[in-house]
Amino acid sequence: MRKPESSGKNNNNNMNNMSKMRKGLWSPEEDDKLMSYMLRNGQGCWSDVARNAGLQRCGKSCRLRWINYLRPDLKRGAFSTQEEDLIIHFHSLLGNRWSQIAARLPGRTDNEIKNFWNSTIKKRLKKSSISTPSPNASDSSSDLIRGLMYMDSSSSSLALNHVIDPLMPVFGSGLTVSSAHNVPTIFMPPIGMDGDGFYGSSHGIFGGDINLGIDKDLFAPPLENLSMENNAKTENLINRSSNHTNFLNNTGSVINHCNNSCKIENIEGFETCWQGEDLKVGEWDLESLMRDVSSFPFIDFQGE
DNA sequence: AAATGTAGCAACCGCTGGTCC
DNA sequence: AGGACCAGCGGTTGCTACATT
Repeated sequence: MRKPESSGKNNNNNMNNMSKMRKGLWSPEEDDKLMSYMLRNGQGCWSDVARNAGLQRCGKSCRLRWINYLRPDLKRGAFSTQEEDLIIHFHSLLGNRWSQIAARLPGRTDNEIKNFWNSTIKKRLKKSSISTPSPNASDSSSDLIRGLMYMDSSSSSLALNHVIDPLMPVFGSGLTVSSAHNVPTIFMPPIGMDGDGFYGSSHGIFGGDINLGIDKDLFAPPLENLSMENNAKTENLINRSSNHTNFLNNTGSVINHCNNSCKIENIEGFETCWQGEDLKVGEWDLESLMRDVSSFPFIDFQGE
């Protein structure tokens, strides 16, 4: 941990103030002050919180401490396997959007998830991708690529490859989210894969020209640039998932559709969406898609 | 027992985007 | 329009604890 002493930058008034700010580990007394202030007054402007609570910390530091450590609704302790599964799943969908992942894991913070990912899951996935050669060359290259894409989604552009099918991993019939403990043999099903293989030329987001050589730059548009060209049409699908029961039913049919032909053209406009050039992920109603994830039947957030 | 390596994690840093004036 | 301020985010750092040699 960082030393509590300040770093002593003081070039101007602001910096003079800054130089008085404590840094490093929080003492129990500081925690008490912040905690009782927050419980008494609630969250306001963080720099006010710092000042009014009598803390020689910057607002930013207070905010971080509160969010990552003091918040009463935080769930402490090790991640359950279900949480691991969820993290892996959501990471495959969202990339390194830790805050969004955290928002879907009650009681967990983005920092916690990020640390967990970087220290544990990433290594595990890396190991698994190395230790599980596939029986034939093409399979192994796909698996390897999948693995690399998976674990390397620290660059969110790669993670994006999974974003192209936000529904599949959890809801797909016969498809399971790989348990972190089973990853050596189970990768997330190749999302967007067609019957013939990896990101088929006809409807994958990669189109027909993707070069799967792993030492080449894999192309994937940045998440922000993904868009739903036919958003309105797609909303038709997504909106039907306004409650998660409907969501499950409807996504189930989507997935079944996918499994049969890996074409989703029956959902009007959907196929176009995969290939749209102007896709903006913000227009994906991921919130709707993931809302109420805590009520997924297989998830026991209390369990540990 | 001491030295060294490594994993886990708290906290900081720098950046971005939103809001207000 | 643009500058100041703030919240929030993701990446990174560096310390502690534990494992290994």
